[in-house]
Amino acid sequence: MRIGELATGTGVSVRALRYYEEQNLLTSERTPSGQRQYPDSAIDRVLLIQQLYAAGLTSKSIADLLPCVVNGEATPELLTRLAAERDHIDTRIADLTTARTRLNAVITAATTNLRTGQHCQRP
Amino acid sequence: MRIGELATGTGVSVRALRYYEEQNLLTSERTPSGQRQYPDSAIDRVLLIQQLYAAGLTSKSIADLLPCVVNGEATPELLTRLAAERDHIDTRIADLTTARTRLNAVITAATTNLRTGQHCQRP
DNA sequence: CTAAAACCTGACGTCGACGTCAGAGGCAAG
DNA sequence: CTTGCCTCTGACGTCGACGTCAGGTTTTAG
Repeated sequence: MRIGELATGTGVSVRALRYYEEQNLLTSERTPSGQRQYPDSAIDRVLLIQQLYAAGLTSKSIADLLPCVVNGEATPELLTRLAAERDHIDTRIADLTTARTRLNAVITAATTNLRTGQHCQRP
Repeated sequence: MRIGELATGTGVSVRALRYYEEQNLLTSERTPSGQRQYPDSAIDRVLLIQQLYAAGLTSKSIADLLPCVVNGEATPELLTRLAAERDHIDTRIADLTTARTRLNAVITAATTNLRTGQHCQRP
């Protein structure tokens, strides 16, 4: 498939796909005229990349870790990094959960205020 | 307290505190010579701001929502935004959880490979 | 009184993941 | 053949939350 099809198939922009290649996250064959050709598996690959980005990893981290994620290969150092990234994700989840709890408390309180007609609690 | 004390008391840089003021997230009294003066409550305020940043909110969103969070005041529109931010946080948590699960699977698989001495699963 | 430390206001620099524009070539349809 | 869309390679622009530097004032310690 060509780059446009991969883009629409994954919901990722053409620019982003070229950027991924530039960052060594994604490879492509080239037609004699120089156009990129991707196998069907590229779709899953791009979706995986998106997931890792969503997890807060940088391009460099993803580039380092992708061979391991894809092949199951790993050195002890890579395993350490993977575990570190996982722990980082854990702390981010914890932060988000804290913020969510706080926000939700505010929402329920404010909703109650609205319902009872009191827009402010100052006595 | 002065800005340096607030900075060390919250773990936030002086520059960041001035930035918060610029973004209308934080106010300060001024001494006759122009130096900022903060009440003790500013510490909690800054920590709250940090939490909301950690939740992925922008300065503008925080500026809009802080009066509500602090005072319990809210208009229906603000409530809608608050709920939207909360839902956004939920999806981010879900994304992170998915990535974490995936990463963890990779870690356990790779650890097993290391233990059994097989660095690659290709037959 | 003086030197160090803290504070002030601009204003430019940074970093990452792209967006966007320019200019040029490629490809299927009529 | 040409029209119109797709693709290519640079290369500069963006945005947000600050970092950092310059040049000057203020507060504090000795």
